[in-house]
Amino acid sequence: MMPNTSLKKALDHLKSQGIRMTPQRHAILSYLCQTMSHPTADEIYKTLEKKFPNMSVATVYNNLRVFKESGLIRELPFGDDSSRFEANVSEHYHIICKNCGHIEDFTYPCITDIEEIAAKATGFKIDSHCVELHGLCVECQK
Amino acid sequence: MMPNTSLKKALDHLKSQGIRMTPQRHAILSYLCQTMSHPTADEIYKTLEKKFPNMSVATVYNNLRVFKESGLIRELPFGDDSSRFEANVSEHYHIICKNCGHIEDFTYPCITDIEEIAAKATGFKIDSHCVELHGLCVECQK
DNA sequence: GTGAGTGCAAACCCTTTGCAGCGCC
DNA sequence: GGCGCTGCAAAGGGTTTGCACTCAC
Repeated sequence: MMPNTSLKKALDHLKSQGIRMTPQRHAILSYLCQTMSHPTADEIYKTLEKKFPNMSVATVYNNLRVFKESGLIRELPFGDDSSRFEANVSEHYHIICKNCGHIEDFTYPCITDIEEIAAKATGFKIDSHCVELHGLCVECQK
Repeated sequence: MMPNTSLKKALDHLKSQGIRMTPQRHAILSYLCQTMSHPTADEIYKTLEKKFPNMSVATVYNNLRVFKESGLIRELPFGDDSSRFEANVSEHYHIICKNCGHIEDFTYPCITDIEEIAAKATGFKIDSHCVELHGLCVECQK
């Protein structure tokens, strides 16, 4: 979830990069900024279809790529069948329910030291890391 | 990479579960146990095609699923186009080169406390976690 | 002998691409 | 008005499935 100011910031960011604003683009970005979930491209498409009956999936995919390349959104690297996206690009981790697929954000004191240690051990030049936790969500434990 | 004893152990494990051993199955498992890489299903298929000219990709996929359900191998959850597999099921993390895709294993003092903290924060019942580091491998830094 | 495993091909799903027409700047 | 974006449909790549035949037990 992001405050509404984030949408404005995102719009300005795109404008400054010379990327045109279209109704579809605005809708996708707006949806991503206000949702707490981590939708797939298809979920975004199905949600916005009501407002834009003629919108195509290709448009959703194209714009998700544009936003990702602009650094406005992040593609989640889970081994799911389809990719998921989120507008929250701040440092945080994810917990995934292995039963229902529900994903929650989770902040944790950043373990940046793992990057340094890994860099020394392997010679890699590391620029990011991510942590994924798997288990059962509250609902699915019942 | 796993010692050859692991292959024997894996074979015994399958036998004890009543899973039949076939030449194809043996080849796939053997290949996964001795390789240090993290091959995709297609890479396994292409490698074994020489020995089994009639083998089908479906057989590779079917058996990877069988092995995975038996807990003998692990499917890597990277956001790649295609899944990768490894026979090393012991606790370890992965470093991925964002340029060439090269993957290396990396052991780190287990951060199990993250599981406890996350469990408390979210109510999830957590049973595993994984860490992924992204950067440039030694070769690609040149 | 029997049922699990194989091979083949078709089907499926997700994602990308080519292209003509539309519309944002 | 120009060029970037859209929508449509077709293509592409990875993975799964249905089915008849084979072979491990």
